Amino acid sequence: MATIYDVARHAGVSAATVSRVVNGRTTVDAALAARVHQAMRDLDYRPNAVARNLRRQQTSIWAVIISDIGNPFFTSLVRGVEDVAQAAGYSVVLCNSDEDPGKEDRYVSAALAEQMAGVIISSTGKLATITRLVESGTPVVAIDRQIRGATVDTVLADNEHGADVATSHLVAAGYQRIACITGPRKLPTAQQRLRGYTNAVRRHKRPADDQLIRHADYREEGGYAAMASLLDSGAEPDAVFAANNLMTVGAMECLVDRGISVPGRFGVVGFDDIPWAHLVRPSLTTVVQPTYELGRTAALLLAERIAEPGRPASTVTLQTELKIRESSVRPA
Amino acid sequence: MATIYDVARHAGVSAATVSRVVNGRTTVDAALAARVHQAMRDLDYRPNAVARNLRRQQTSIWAVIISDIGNPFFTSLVRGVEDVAQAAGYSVVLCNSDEDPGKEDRYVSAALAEQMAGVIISSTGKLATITRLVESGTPVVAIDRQIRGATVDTVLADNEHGADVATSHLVAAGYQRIACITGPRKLPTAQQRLRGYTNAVRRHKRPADDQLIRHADYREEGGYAAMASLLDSGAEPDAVFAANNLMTVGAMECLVDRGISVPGRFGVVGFDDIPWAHLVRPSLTTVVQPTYELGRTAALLLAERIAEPGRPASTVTLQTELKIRESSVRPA
DNA sequence: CTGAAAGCGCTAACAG
DNA sequence: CTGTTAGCGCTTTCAG
Repeated sequence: MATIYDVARHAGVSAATVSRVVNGRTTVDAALAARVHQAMRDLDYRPNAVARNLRRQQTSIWAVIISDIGNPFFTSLVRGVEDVAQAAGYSVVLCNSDEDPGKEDRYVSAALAEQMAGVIISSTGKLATITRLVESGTPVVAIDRQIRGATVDTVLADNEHGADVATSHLVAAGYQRIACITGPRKLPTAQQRLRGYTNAVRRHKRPADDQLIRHADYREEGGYAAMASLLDSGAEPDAVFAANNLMTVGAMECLVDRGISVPGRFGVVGFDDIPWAHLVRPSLTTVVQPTYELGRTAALLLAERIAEPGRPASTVTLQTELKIRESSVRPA
Repeated sequence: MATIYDVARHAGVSAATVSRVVNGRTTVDAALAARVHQAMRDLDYRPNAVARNLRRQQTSIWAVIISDIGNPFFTSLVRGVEDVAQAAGYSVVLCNSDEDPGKEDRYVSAALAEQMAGVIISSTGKLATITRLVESGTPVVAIDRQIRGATVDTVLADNEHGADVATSHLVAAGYQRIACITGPRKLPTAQQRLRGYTNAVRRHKRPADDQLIRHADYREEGGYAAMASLLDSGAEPDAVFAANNLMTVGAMECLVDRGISVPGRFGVVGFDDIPWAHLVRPSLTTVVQPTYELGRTAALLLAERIAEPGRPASTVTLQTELKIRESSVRPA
């Protein structure tokens, strides 16, 4: 690989001049610049980003650390991030923490060690990890999940309200004993969606019974197991609000396996959409999150923070929307 | 951030000794090592990976460049790659080329500029991009799609055979005029799956008519449009083999929209599974690829190539398996 | 406007 | 076994 000195020699200028041309810095004499460009072409010169990073003390890469690459919600965010990043001249790399605080911590270490220009993260909740990031001065944006105890820019969906709307919809549809399968106790989204459910159930004077609530792992298997446990518990639910997309699928599977007709005998509403929800029978009523916008907004915040590190942290909350399909509408 | 010199001073040794301790290189006197460890803890020392990379001329990060982050096939591969990478001491970052040769090229440039330790790529087919990577000496493994004109380690599924089996299954199920929706003309997987289809159709003396073949974009919309075009063409197909998962979904949607009963009036088999295929009605018969193993194998090959750069390139082909569900089984 | 020179933080010869 | 020294390739003052 040709270095900047090779180019300099070839063009008969100094390395500093080549550097200026490469970075479009101060005005360089047109004739010199032309010679440099020619030399770069002749030698197929590619700047060594590692050397540049070392010198500049930062890269032009953003790390997006998501907690489950198998969940379309997270991959869908990435699209929004990417579009903004590209436009702003950054590359995006994705890291999958798989809800594992250890893996998350390792990726944060890597982002730090590699001096990434910024990090967008849906945190598993381990504060120490985030603190390390923030204290190092790395621009950070939390996405989907706020981070208690850390002051960082944050982009969220309106979890509590969305869950409330979903639950109220089940009430309006005539279901009586509405259960809730929410996520892991420590995840803010799980808490907020549970709160929305609880609020709605209370307001509408439906049974607000701990027997009707389950915490699962935001995965398909967890949703399946939680549904099974609800059905076996004697709490006799006739509907369920599942707090994420994968668990909704799991719950549906359980219902299918047990031969329980949806929406006839049992109503189902999920949080966050799934791809080809329309091919599933019955098609699933879900609280749709603006995934692309969530990603876009996070990226915009990150870009702003990089430009202006001192600005106060802000939290943006985006609206969800209930998409009514078949699984929650009782036939007359 | 503390540097290696801060640690050295604090421990009363030279930077070289600290470096040795950090990297577990040559044996360092136990007492010194202990002092160094203490100093590192005291100062919360974190090695600067960028500086190390510059010096060593390489990182401990692998880039996985996939062509569609919205396709569960690709995200599923990543799991297999990650598990092997972690075990071998590498971090994995994901780059989404979105089937765009320009984006792919930019990510390859980034991988090169950042001196990534290796690259696993499902190429859009632009040879120049790969050549650049190979010529730079970066270890590369092609996954899912071989790269014509480049000699690199490659991991593939048995596309032709899988497609043949899928098509033969439709024949055995009693369908007569079997159509094929394959992928973009230039993608090897699309060509191979088309060939498998053609072979099967010929062998079983079913109409082998260009009218029954469509090339689409491996996306849902493409599958929908291709299906619509087949239905409107006058070729009168009564079954379709769709060459990837997303297009199968699209084709199904089209069939649903037209009120064509599957599998009664029309048989459907797809290539590559989709999540919650069992919830879709009718459930989809698909050629299942060993996605996790594909990723694992690619990672293993990459690790071997890094360890032994001179070894001849090898191609590993993994078997697919036809998973028969409802969409291809005519009721008696 | 251009070049010389210093140095980002780390590793790897090479002496001792 | 340990320290000294010389860069990795680039950017950026600082002179000229």
